Order: sequence, then C-alpha cells, then structure tokens
Amino acid sequence: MAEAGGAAAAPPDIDPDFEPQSRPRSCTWPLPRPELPAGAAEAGGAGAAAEEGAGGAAAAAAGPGRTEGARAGGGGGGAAAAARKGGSRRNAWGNQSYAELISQAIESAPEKRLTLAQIYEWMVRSVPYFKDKGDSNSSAGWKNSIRHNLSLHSKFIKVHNEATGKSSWWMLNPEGGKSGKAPRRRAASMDNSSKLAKVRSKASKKKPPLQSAPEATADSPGSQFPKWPGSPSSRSNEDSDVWNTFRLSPILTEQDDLHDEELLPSMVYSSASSNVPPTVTEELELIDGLNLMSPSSSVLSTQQSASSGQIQRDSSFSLRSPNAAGQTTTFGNSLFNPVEMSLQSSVSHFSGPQTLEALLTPGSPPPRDVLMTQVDPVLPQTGGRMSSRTLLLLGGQSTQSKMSSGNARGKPAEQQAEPVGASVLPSTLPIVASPQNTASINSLKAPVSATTAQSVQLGSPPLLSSAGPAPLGLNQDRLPIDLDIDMYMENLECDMDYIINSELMDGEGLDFNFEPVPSTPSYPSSSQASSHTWVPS
DNA sequence: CAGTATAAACAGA
DNA sequence: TCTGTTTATACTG
Repeated sequence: MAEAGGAAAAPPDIDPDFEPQSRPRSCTWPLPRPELPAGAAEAGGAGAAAEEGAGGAAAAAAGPGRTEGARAGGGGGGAAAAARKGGSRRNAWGNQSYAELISQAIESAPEKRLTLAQIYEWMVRSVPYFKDKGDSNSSAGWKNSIRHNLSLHSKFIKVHNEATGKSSWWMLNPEGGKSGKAPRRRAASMDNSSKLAKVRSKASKKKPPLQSAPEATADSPGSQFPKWPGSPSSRSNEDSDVWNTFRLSPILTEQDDLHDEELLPSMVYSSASSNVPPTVTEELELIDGLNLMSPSSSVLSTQQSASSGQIQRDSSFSLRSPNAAGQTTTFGNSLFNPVEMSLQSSVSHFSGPQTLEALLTPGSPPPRDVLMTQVDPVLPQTGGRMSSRTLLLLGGQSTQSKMSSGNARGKPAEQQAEPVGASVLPSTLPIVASPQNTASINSLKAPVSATTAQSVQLGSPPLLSSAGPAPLGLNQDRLPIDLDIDMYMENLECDMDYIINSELMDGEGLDFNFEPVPSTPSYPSSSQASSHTWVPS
C-alpha cells in the first residue's frame, strides 16, 4: 500500500499481536475496520513473523522497566542481533520501527488518517508493548518518538483537521515519502497541504535564521514542499511566512496576492489557465501521486497539464475515500460535494479558459456560480462571503476552512463526518454509473476535452436549478474523500463553501444542491454556469 | 553513512 | 498541556 514509499509501512514484522486490534471501540474512527489493515494485512500476512508474539510479550514485560532509555541502546545490544525476522525484535515491541507502526495505525483507520491522539491510542491498543504505557507517565518517551517520526518522515503527511478541532490528521503520503527524512521537494500530491503545513510551520516557527526562508524555500532541506497553496488551513499568521516559503513556485506568488483560503482554487485555476507554469507541473506531480492512489482517476490526466492536475485531484479524492461505510451520508455529501464542486469547477475552468475569462470578466456580473467556485478568491475579497450562514449551511459538515474553524464535524464529526468521507467515495468520480453521475463525470472530462458537452450539460441543470432533491442518491458517490478532502477542503473548501453557500445556500438545502450540482452540472455549472446563469447565453 | 530511537528545546494553540 | 518541529546524540547494520 502505501507502501510505495511507505514501504516501511508494511513490513512483515508486525506482530500478530497488535495488528488487528487496531480498532478500539472508543477510537475515533467509527467505522468498523473496513479493510483495515491493508497495511496490517500485508504486514501481517507478509511476514509477520510469528516470533513477535513471544517477543512482544517479552518486550512488554521487559519494556516496562526500561522504557525508553534502554531500549535502543540497551536493547541494542541484545536486540541488535536480532535481525528483523530472524529473531528478536529490534525494538521492545518488535521489529517494526515507529514509522512502521505509525503507518499501520494509519492504514488501519478506515479513512486512513488518524490524529496524533488516535495514533497513540492505536499503539496502546494494538501493540502489546505499549499497552502498559498508555499512561502519561510512561508514555512520554514513546509518544515523543511518535511525534518525532511523524514530523520527520515525509511518508507521513499532516492534514489539518478542522473538523475535529483536534489536532491534524496524519496520513500516509501516497507517494510514499518514505522515511527519508525530508524529501522536501518531492512532496506528494496530498502532501502539499500537509507539507505546506509543515513548511509554513517551519518557516514561521523557527525564526532562527538558520533555515531562513530563502534557502528553505528552495529545495534545500529546509523547504519541504512548497508546492501548493493549500495550506491556508494553517494559521493566518503563519501563512505569511508560509507563503514566503512557498513563493518558490510562481503560483504561490500569485496566490499571495489573493489570499490564503481562496487562493488555492484560484491559484490552481489561475495558474493553469494562465500558463501552466512550472509550478503547475509540480502540482501535477503531486497529483500523480494522487493518481496512484486513485484508480480511475487517471482519466483526464493526459489532456492538459493544468487541467489534468486538478482532475487528478478529483480522482484522488475519490480514491481516498476508502471504505468507509457511508454513514453519515448527509455529511459526506455536503462535505464532499463542496469539494468536488470546487474541484469540478476548477476543472471546468481549466478546460475552458474562455470560461474562465468569462467568469473572471469583471464586466460581466460576477457569475456567482462559476465565479464563485473558481473565483472565489475574489469573492472573499469582494466581500467576505463566508458569512456565518454559509458556514452554517455547510452545516455542520462542511469543514470550512479555518474560517469556520469548528467544522460541522465538530462533535460527532469525527465519527460521522470522517467516515463519511471515506465511506462513499470510492466509487465516486471514476465510477459513478448512474446516469446523472455519468453526466457529471462526463462533465468533468468534458471540460477538458469537449467544451461542448459541458455547455450542453450546463444548460440543463445549473447548480441551483438542479437543486432538485431528486438525484441525491448519487450524492454519496462523491462524498467520501475526507482525507484528501480535508486537505483540499482547506484549499478548496473555502471556495466551495462560498460558492455553495452563496449560491446554493440561501437556503436551504445544501444537500440538494450538492447532488444536483455535482452530478452533472457541477462542472459545467461552474464554468458554464457562469456563462449560463449569469450570462444569458 | 543511513536509518532509527530517544531526549529535549521550542513554539503555537 | 498537547501538538509539532527540530536538533542532537547514540546505536546498529
């Protein structure tokens, strides 16, 4: 799995003990372990050496005593010998490294993402050695190591978790950042956000000239992945720093002008439309990573660099959604929709520069639909649109970016919301067989390839119009992607939200909107909508 | 030397 | 206090 990079992730070593246990009821993730452990499975299956069991126990036993101090070094002595499988474990808990354990923990989560606390939890529950150490007392050392590993390895990406309000989500880097400490540049697609986060954080944080911006930015170790704009999620202030960091990429630069939140969409879109600067390329790469993830996603990829980029993203989203059962359909929908919306919109934009222009065109009334979506960035500027209402609309679920801060998820959010993402999506983009969906899909593609199609579709059901509740069933399709979504959400969300809110919102039901929107019109709607809705024809 | 573990300093929320 | 990031140190292969 994740393995691409994560190779480590699934090493064989896993102890029988811990793997399956992963899901504590109490755990955040509601889902019943979906497939859980891809990683685990593999891991376990693979090599899993049996030995662990014993070892584990032993370790546990021993463990308590020594805890950290001894371990490596001390353990080293004894353990050292142990070749992974061969014999003893490298570590008190087995042969797996922290990074591997973390990977498993994340993979075990239905949504493939966990918060730090959840990772701790998983460790305690799943790894015998840590069972005893859940306490604050004993836990300090290994928790510190967990955190350290998360930050250190690129294979782990941090997605800021608005909804939960908790800490960020930690996910496996699709590209497999691998353990490499800081593969900075590469960055995986998703990473962007996360990375951004990191970047920003780093940038902002340490003032020490050491890593001063410039250098860091570049490739040097300091900068990790400046790729996208996404990070708005982070904090306001940081952004500035972050941006600096990012600036490397042209896009970023542009974005700077704009604003954090909206930036993303705009950025992408803008960049794409305008030129497809190098930055874009990078994004693509990132995206690629996503693609990897996503099965069908590749669809558009080829078409246009710019367009492809986003498209892929979409796919990635869909991909992401693992298994989760679609529990909270509603949420999922809402959440996803927005995202997709944004995505689609973005796509459409790309597809049709014209559209973009049209959209952008100041002269024309700001095409809410379209513009909203894409242009969002502008909107905010124009008038902060994210009125509370909007947020409200999104309702609870939409995680609006930082703006709203507490997302719908908030409460049960984790349970519900998260799952949502995961649950439905899988089939989403790629597959969606349903007629409507199909249309939507087409629309997605269409933008790229055929504008015409879009127009057609567009014509039919503009977002709002479509509002018709009917189609909803489909919604689910899109929902899930939380993982990515979050990330995107950060970036996109704002836009989406805005758009949605502004347009759809008025009222009532976002839900309705979603579907209709996404289903077919979405793309078109965005681009076309702009033209349609706003522009006569 | 690379990878990993551990400890700890710092910083932000 | 928790979360994250970084740096430093030590050990192993």
